[in-house]
Formats: sequence, structure tokens, C-alpha cells
Amino acid sequence: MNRVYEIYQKLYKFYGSQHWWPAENWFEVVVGAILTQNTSWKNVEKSIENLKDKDLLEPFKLYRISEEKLAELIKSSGFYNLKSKRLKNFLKWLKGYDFDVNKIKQKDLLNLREELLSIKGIGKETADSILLYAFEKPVFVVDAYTKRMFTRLGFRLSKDYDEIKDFFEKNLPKDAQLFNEFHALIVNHSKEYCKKVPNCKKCFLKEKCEWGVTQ
DNA sequence: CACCAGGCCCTAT
DNA sequence: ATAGGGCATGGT
Repeated sequence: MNRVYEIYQKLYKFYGSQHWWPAENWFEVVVGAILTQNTSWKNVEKSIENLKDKDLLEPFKLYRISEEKLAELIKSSGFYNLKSKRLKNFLKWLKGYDFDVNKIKQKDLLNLREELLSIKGIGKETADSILLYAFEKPVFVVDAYTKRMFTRLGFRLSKDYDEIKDFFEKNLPKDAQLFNEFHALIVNHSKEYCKKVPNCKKCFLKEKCEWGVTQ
């Protein structure tokens, strides 16, 4: 049994199923993924709520409003001019599929990833978050939490995003549901524990756990 | 007051 | 290939 999969199992046993991403539907996932770039989720939530309150959190509605208007609506997320443009870029791509998520889901994973990465403002992490949580494709999402947590656990991760991603995928079954849970658990554990104890020596993921939860 | 937060793009070496 | 700057709000 490899160490990566072991860690997943410990997290799952301790925290349980996470039911991620925190969104009501696939489009909300996409909007959140773009808005949360280098930004706290709290600030993103305000923007999402604002869009919902104004009944605008739908693809065609956002496609229709102006970039300037959209920027105002998402102000709380920071980088709002940039992110408004990025959302617009995604929406133009989405129009090519008639705003129909089912047409997108039918596409092959690797080609779909390339398409997303070709959209200006969608980088690897954002693309993978969308692939996994909006389109339900089996990709492992690498983010700041993932790198920080596994580095603290003693892993020596590459600097290259795709190399890190490949490392995790090689050590786990290729299962969208598992990737979904794992990333959610990493974020949850980071927020619950790692962040509060930056140099903790007793995280339950380590061999010697002082919290009585080592399995 | 400073620093950080679920990145990404562009430019200069 | 890789480093550094810009983007901007809200919380601690």
C-alpha cells in the first residue's frame, strides 16, 4: 500500500465524505474556480451570493451583460477587471457548445483539458478544478494546500505542476470520485488543522499521532 | 501598519 | 526554463 493512498484513507476515515465543491451546480463551480484565483474563498462567496441575489448566476445571463457590469458584481473577489475578462473568455468558449454542459462532458479528457488551457485566464489548477468538479473528469487537482501539506509531510514535490499531478495520479486509482474526495479532504484538513498549526509535529497524518486518531 | 488568500499572464534575463 | 511584477479586495 503506498503512502499517498494511505494518507487519503486516513483523511477519509477521520473527516468523512466532503461533498465538494461548495456549489449548487456545475456553472457555479466554474465561476468559483476563476474567482478564487489567489483569493480567499470568503471573498468569493460574497461575489457568488451577489450574483445569485441578482438572479444572474447562469451562463447566458452572464454572457449577455457587459464586462464592466460583471466586474462591478464580482468586486469582492479582488482582481475584478481581470477576472471579469476571464469569465467572459470562458463564456465565449462555452457558447461554442451552446452553453450545454452535456455536450462538453462527452468530450475526451485530454482534449478538453487542452481546450480549457487555451482559454486566456484558465491555467492548470483552474482547468483541473473545472474538469473534476464541474465536468466530473478524473484529474487530481494540485493547489497551494496540496503542495504545502505534502511538503510538510516530508514529500519532496517537483516545481512543475504537471509532474506533481502525475505523481499523485500514478499513486492512486483513476477515479473521479476519489480525486474529488481527496482534494476536498486536503483543503478541509488544511483549514481545520495545518493552517492553525504551521509547524505541527503531531498532525495525525504523521506516523506518531498525539491526537489519538491514527488508524 | 504589514501580510496573506484554493493563480495566471506577460516580460525580461 | 525561470524569476519578478501586476492584478485588488477583505480578513487578521
